[in-house]
Amino acid sequence: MALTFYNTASRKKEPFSLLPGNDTVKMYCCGPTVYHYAHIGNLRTYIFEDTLCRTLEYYGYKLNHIVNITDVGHLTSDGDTGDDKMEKGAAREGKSVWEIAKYYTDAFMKDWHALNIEEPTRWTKATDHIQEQIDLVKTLEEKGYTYRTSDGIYFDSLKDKHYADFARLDVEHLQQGSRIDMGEKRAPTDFALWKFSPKDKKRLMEWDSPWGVGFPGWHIECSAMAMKYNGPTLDIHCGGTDHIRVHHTNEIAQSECATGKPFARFWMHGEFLRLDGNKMSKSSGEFLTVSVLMDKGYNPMDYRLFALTSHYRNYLNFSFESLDSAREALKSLHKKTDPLIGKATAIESEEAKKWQQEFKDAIGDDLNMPRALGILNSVLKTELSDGEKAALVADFDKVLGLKLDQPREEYAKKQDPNAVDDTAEIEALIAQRTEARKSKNWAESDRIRDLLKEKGVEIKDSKDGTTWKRV
RNA sequence: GGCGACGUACCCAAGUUGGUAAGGGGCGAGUCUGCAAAACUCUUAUUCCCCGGUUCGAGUCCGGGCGUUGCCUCCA
Repeated sequence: MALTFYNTASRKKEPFSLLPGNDTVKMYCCGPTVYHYAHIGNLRTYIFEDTLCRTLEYYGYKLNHIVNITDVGHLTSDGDTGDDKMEKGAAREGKSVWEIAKYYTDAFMKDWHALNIEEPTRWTKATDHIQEQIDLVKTLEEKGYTYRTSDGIYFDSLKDKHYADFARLDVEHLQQGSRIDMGEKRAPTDFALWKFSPKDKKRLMEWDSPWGVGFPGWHIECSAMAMKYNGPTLDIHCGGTDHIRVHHTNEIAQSECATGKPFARFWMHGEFLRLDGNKMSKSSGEFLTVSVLMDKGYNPMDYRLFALTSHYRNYLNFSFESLDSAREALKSLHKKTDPLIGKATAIESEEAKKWQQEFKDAIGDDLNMPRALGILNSVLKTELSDGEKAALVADFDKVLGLKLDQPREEYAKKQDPNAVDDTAEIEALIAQRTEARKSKNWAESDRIRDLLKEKGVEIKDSKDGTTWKRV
């Protein structure tokens, strides 16, 4: 079966292939604005993009995968009003915007790696590409797609005949919308390309430009960076579903008007994670982060598996009950895969090849990870040799990224620097209990077992004696 | 007001061009055990929100309801 992706542009699944003469998939994924921690909903989208990258690699493609870091302040609302998110973050924490950007970028990278998301080919920071953004605005200005107001340079969306196509906007009805602050804009769909710094105060982040001191509009960075590293036409552009309406529509408009070429062939969008049936959002205050989950005793791979249990285009409701379910599932997966580590042989039998093909079909069918997980479970139940099973697990995990190549204990160990080594004490207690059991003193035996349980030690009696582990 | 998504067992969730309901968790049962725990085995939807229609046949297609929810403001 051919590799197939759902393309937001056509609203259909389409077979994926590269344009003739190309050997690398040109990808761009919208990254975070580093003014706060990323929550697990944000991370769900990056896990989706990671499965996309891994699937493309599984199918033999090379990638030029760009992820941006938005470290320049965007306004909290369109038009003249609203605060700058970066400056707001800085004020909140009494730091400079640059410190804020650095701090939250580091935090983001930490989560990214904890979730075993593959490193992109290149991270690009918006503030490292101010000139490219200015150049792009200049091109648009030369081609007559811009106009000036008292607070900035705007894109004239009515000049772009195709503006409404991508998101299938009904521009006339859009104008009835109540939440649009027009300011001096000519049309509700117009957007800022360059904003001027306020005359009465100095911004922490501002740059010189042909139009005056200011800062770039909030869509231009993606177009500028995507095209700098991938050329005018991308193969795949991704992001969260919320970007379809405004951000990606505007990216397409400014990019295509500047180059006259299609901006991206495939557009893929991840659906939101919900919390109690509602959107998880930074602005509403409370939100869950990877560190919060880890503090509660979960492993990042528990969350990754949880994210993989549903399709990226469906919303997924987060609950601790579901996360527990994923944690249990991962545990029992490891029970089966840990003994297979290091035993991989070649995949030779017809049956093993058939399973491998089924897996490939599942991930190639618009990244159907739930189905792929089902196939992994089925393989582990088959009568295949350990060697072939081990090979298939390793092969599948290249895409699933669940670290099935490492035994669970190895990464599940709690890193507690204050932990006291009480192994000797525990073993002494177990020896006592063994004596009690020999003399059939069950009351004493059970008492010691309860005592150990309080210490977080679980014991297991078998024919060959008693074994224990920390839980 | 405009444009969308979703509704499958106790929970999560897949279901390819319509052909007779994957998988995971949980529950329950059994084996084992002094009892536990762990492990292993088995079990868990005559049915897919409701009502019509097309069809030999529909969770899958069409029409109409109901419910939940997202975007249209920075947002993954």
